[in-house]
Amino acid sequence: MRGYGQFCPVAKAAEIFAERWTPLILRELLCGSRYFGDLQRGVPLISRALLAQRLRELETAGVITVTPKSSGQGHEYVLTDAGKEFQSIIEGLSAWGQKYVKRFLGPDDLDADFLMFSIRRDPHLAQAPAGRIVVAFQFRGIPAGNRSLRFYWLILEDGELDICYRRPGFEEDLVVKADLGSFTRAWLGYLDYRKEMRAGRIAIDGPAKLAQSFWHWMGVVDRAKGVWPLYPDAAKPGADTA
Amino acid sequence: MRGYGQFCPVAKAAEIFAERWTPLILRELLCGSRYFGDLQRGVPLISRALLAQRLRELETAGVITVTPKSSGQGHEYVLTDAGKEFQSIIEGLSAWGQKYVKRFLGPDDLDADFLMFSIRRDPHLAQAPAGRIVVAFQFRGIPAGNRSLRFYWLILEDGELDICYRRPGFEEDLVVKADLGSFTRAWLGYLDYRKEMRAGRIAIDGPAKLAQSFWHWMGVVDRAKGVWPLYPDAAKPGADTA
DNA sequence: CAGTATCCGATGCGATACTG
DNA sequence: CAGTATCGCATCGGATACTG
Repeated sequence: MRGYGQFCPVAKAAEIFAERWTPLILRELLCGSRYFGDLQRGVPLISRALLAQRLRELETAGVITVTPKSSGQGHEYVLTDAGKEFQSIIEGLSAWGQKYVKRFLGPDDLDADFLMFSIRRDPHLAQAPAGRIVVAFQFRGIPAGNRSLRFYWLILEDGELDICYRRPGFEEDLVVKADLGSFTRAWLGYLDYRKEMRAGRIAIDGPAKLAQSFWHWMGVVDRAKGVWPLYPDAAKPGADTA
Repeated sequence: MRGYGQFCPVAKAAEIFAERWTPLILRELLCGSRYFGDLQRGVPLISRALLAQRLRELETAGVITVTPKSSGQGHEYVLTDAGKEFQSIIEGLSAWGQKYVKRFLGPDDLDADFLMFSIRRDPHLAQAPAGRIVVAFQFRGIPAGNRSLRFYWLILEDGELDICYRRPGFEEDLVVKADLGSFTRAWLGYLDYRKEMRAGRIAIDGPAKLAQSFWHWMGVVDRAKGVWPLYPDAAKPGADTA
């Protein structure tokens, strides 16, 4: 039996919303992802086949529209009005999660790639100082890691944003070396970043002033206060990240 | 893999909330159900084993507390503060469903027992005229029905409420004869009850004045306007319905 | 890249029976 | 009544390979 066999609106909405992976797909769409590849980058552990199936189901349910991409092949997946109205529910889940799931964060939930993906689309980054800033990240403590260390470079330049997986041509302004679990939790606002730094689990090298402000334009200070603005629907699609 | 492997609060909350049946169980708990039997009456299609499993999971997740019932065996399942904070999310799903799922209501979603169960706990009934009112319901068009007709008696008496499955001792004040699908949709506010009555799919016998007010204290007039107050947490547990 | 088709293994979950 | 234990199958969903 697929559905719940109840006419109750909660049941009928749950048949659509509470399927496995669907809340995450909706989160991605609400963040502005519109293409298959973007969606999969935001929900990396879903299989392509299942993502395609869920997207079809969401189309059938009237939650998204699917139109062929003008540029060559592929489709564009866009929330309908009905789909957009899931935003408050996703926000509600986010708020609930932020408040109550700290203690359930396990090693399996850590993912350096996804962390950088999340950092990249955090609207707080817009508050970073003007000009070009290059932040190098070096994570250790990768669980089940093929490699024990992970490197990323975050490049901000006047509103432009990029994540690189190898050293870019530019000079590094900040170098963050951290345990992945500590940094993830600190970034989420679950741990006090000052305490983590004192304990040596997070270190930031670079100009003191920039290192200070880092935690602000990373959004950490806000999130630690319980302020989680929902992702703006202004997220740019398809800016390449390689 | 059980979880989603993401630290994102939406993902972690969805791991708890968006499991199969869980939104319905939470709806029941938010409506005031506290005992195993009540929960199963509100979610009739779930198996006992699975209901027990979900309740254990919700306890582990810190959403409910489970305490032995003082009266003999069995437990009492009560929402924690964390659990109560799902209320706005359930309300959100309800609102979304009420707005968008009309067209997805199929024969499998019709259930006369559950309809009467839902009617019984509708807070609107408190607005019924004082004194004793006995409403007989006779449903036809039962899908996949073992019997093609279904009878119920709703007895209101000064705030007391009961559903009976056989003719009570009291005289009937109103007799409702209706197609189950029509009445369900009308009760939900999805169809215009006047139109259904004109078409002969719903008939009400009894004093004109009472028959008129019927649709108001059944909550239909409100729901048709889009007003769906969430169930009060005042629902009385365990009042017998046999 | 953007999917689809096929295979097949894990498990979710319903049915039934059992217990205090 | 309020669950628990066991069984068995359907299907969910991951892996791999294929297509335009």
